[in-house]
Amino acid sequence: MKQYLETLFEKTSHKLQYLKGKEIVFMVPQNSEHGDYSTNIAMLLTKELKKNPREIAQNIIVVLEYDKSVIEKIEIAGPGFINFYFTKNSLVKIIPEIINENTNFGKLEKYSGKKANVEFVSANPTGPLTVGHGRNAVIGDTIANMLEWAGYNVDREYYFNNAGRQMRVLGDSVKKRYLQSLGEDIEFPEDYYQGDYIKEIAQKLKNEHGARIKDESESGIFKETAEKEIFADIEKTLNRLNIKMKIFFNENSLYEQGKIEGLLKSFEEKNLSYEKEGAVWLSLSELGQENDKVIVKSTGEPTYRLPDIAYHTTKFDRNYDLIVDLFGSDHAATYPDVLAGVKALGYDSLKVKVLIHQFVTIMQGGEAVKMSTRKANYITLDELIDWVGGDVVRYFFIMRSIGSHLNFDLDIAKKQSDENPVFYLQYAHARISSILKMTDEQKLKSSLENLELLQTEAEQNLLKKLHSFQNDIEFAVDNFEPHRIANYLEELASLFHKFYTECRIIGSEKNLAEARISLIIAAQIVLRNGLTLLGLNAPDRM
RNA sequence: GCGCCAGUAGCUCAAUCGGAUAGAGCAACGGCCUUCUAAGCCGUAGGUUAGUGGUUCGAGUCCACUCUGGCGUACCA
Repeated sequence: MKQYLETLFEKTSHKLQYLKGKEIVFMVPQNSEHGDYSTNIAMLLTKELKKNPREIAQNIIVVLEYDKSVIEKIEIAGPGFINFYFTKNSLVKIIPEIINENTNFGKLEKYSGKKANVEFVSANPTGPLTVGHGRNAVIGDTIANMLEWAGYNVDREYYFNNAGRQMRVLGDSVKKRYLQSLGEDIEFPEDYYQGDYIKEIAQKLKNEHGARIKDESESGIFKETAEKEIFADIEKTLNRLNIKMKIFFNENSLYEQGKIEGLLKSFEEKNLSYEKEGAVWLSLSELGQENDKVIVKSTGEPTYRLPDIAYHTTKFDRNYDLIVDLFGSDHAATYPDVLAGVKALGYDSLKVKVLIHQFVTIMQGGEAVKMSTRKANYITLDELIDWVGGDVVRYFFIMRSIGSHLNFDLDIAKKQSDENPVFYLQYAHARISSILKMTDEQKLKSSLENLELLQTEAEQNLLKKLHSFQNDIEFAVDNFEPHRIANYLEELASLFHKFYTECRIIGSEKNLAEARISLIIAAQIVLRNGLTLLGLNAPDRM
């Protein structure tokens, strides 16, 4: 429908000079009495043309040469909206289109041939993933799905650091637990990793090696084993949510390949760095940032900025057309420095899309649970999946816009998982499967012969929603807003459920019944495609 | 102090880069199952969009200030 309007206006633009090259926005009005689509173009032109908007609207609609079998009527309303009403018979043409394209229906080609990198999760392997990482993981994977849907070839990437102080403490935490398990009476520092998983790793080492390794360095077998075990668990957890990373990028490789030194040299050559008080500073104030920042400490150790910039240069060197970074609001302050850095090196920083999501607050017993990995005071993502299931977890994390704070009430999630909105969507899908099974037993088939019989309001509303699938997805993709797909699916499911209560299939006249079967097949395809995009199952029975 | 993000119904949140009468779910109340899944449908009630000004045909949306909350503001990541 929208496409029809766009080409209609394009064909008309030569008649009205002022329409040339204008981007005309068509939207679905909130109130259905205002038509199926509406545009505000006349009001936007008032300044340029110095005429009143209703007059401009009138001038536009008289030159539109539209097909009367497609558009029922065009009206001017309110301050100057142009409202379009489609004929009932034109709406049904979406059904054969959906059935033909099936799992490809709604896909976009606008980015085909392009490569994208989506970096997400990127938690260092110091402990199990928490619910906070869960939101990042689910949003990142869903955005990757959406980009693929729009034509991109997407690499999912996980960046981590296994050097650093954090990891030394991790290794030493394991070693101390190991020594304790051998019966040694040693103190376990308060600021060490307190979680039980540390004890488990220590126990495993004891079972394999007995007391043989008690003189090994904490950064040797202890750290290595911990990293390996923890990473295996992280991958397992992600797999439970259907998330599979393509690339695990180790920060250490940047040192090994000389990228860090090379970068330091580049900054020096470009006169963008200088030494002061024994440290190396990056002249960010000359790059549009507020203050210069240290990139190499006086101890000789780089700060995170340097490897972060080096890391991003590798993304550019790997020729991605789009680079997506996703992290929580606690990291929001770091990316402007990184972007300024890569820009100064001559890279096109506009290719980088930084997405910041707000935190998850876990509510339990009416109180926010404070979480800290080190203190082992947290709820793991695995526990959450155990309690409510992977689909609910995924849906919960994408149903809200990423900019809003997410309150996850554990008591409700556990107790009322039946009432979670994700079941509402899946139920609609399962219901259709069930109907199709019944109609099959009744020897009723789907038919495209008499689609014009689909005239009731419930049927027409469902058809209109099916029409807007592709546009809504495109909007969600271009704005990196996964929650819009969830909203769309809730509305689609609602319209289907309404159709279900008002329109019978079995028992209706044969031609009508068979047209309705085509309609619900189309609705099911769209539901399934949307659920797939969100990484959710589309069950045939519940 | 400064910066970023937010503040919408009792609760959790939507609202198509400024559009027409601000919408859902949960919770509350009242209806609908001898016919395709009641994990559903229909109805009632619930709002000065934190506040005050401003910009214009038109503001929840943009600007300024105030209040409240989250996150930052390191030679931690």
